[in-house]
Amino acid sequence: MADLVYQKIITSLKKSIDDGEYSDMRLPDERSLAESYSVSRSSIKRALGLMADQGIIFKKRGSGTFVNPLYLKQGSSFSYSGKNLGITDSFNANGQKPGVKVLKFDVVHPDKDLQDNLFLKPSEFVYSFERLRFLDDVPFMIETGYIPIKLAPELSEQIASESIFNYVESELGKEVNKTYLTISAQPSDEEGKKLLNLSANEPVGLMEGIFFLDDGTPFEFSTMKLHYKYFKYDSFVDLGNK
Amino acid sequence: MADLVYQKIITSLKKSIDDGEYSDMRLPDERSLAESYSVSRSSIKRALGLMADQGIIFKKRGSGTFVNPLYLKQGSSFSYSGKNLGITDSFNANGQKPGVKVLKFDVVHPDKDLQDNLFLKPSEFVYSFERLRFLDDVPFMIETGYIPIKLAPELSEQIASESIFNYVESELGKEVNKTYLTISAQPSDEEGKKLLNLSANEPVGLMEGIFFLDDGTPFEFSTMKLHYKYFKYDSFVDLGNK
DNA sequence: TTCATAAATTGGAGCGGCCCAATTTTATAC
DNA sequence: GTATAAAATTGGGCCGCTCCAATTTATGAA
Repeated sequence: MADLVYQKIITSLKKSIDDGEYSDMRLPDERSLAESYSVSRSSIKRALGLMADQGIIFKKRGSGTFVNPLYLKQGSSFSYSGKNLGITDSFNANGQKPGVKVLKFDVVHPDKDLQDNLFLKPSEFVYSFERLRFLDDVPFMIETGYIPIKLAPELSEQIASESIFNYVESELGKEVNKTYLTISAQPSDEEGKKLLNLSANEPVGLMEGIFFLDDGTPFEFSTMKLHYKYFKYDSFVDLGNK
Repeated sequence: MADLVYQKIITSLKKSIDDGEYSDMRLPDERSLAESYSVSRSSIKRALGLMADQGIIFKKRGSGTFVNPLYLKQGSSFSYSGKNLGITDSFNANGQKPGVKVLKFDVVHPDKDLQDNLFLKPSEFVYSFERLRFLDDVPFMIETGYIPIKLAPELSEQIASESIFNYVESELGKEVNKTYLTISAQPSDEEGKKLLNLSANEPVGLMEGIFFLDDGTPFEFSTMKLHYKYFKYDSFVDLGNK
């Protein structure tokens, strides 16, 4: 992917771990690694630091660096920590065919909440749309999105039926790659029962998120209601002080 | 809390942001900051990097560093990104009084799943316990936990009625500060209806987690069923390549 | 052998420098 | 004026070094 030193080291170390080279669960010390890779200790530290953030390894001062045993036991869903987003690409991996149906596509004024979240004046307009998403033709998610028209003037129902983020990236040269997510759950409402084929006692998972452009501009406010069986979010959390 | 340079810089910068010193949403460049704080640019980079990870600021190469506008708008729950854990302390902040009732406390053999997750042999024993947690005397969470006896030989129902992690830290000198969480939702089962006063259509939020000691040893496998109204998880996600 | 102490190991923090890439600003030419 | 090119700005990556703190290992006295 990249020719960055620390990236290559991460890739290499992962491979070594997968290959079972560190059967005692212990990695060489940073100074040795620096020498054997012929890079500075700083780069090793960066690589190991990122891997620790991802939960692949544990570092302990004075003691050493260790492989997270669960990283080996595959099936423990280690591949997508913090990544189950409502984005087309995120769902491809499973080999299922994604589909989108646009239920609504309008232009409206933002209400107070939306003004706050997207930093808009009451007079500004936003696109308001609702999409139903499928996996292998089974509906699993209702998505309600709001995007300021000034940020994507040419947005259309046609684009919404494909991938908005891809459009933004390829046509507008902007990138959406950060999001602030709030995750919760609710009993299914009428819409959920109807569109997601839920019965009364079956809930929906809620992912409310604000998506940002790379310069920090809030780009979209999105509420995703997921069929509870498709609702799963993984994350590795460091409770450390830092 | 700490006398670390980058920590103090973070604290200081946060204060400056809160005080509205950067009304144009733009922070000084790294080199200037380094000079005005009389520290190296490396330390500034570290501080800004961490703040970016937390979603407080956005960095853009060639352009500058900007405040996340949502960080200002308080109420947008920015204080606890990635932290709504089932730990005593996490719930204190809201000013509500936490309570615990131990429903079960046994020693059993781990089943296959548990053996995998905690890396145990079938012959080894684990503590098995179930706790009901309260906030202001209202039950909101059912917690089912498993801890290998070899990791906490002296564990008791008494300890479980208080804080297990505090005990581990103060008495065993170990620290539990990392966890791998899987978040999902389910219709409420009989237990949930009874203990959490849920009606048939009201769901529970599920947080399944493996808690680790600082050296990477899996310490506890825990399943937390939360009353859906108390179920909320916030996180700031960077979809970047990295 | 046991146990306290000293030494070596190992990751953490910080410095200050170098060059580069993306972006913005300024200068220049038409 | 406007478009183009050059220069300055700004964050990214990497190096290599110093010192420190936590831990482990080796040492040596009782």
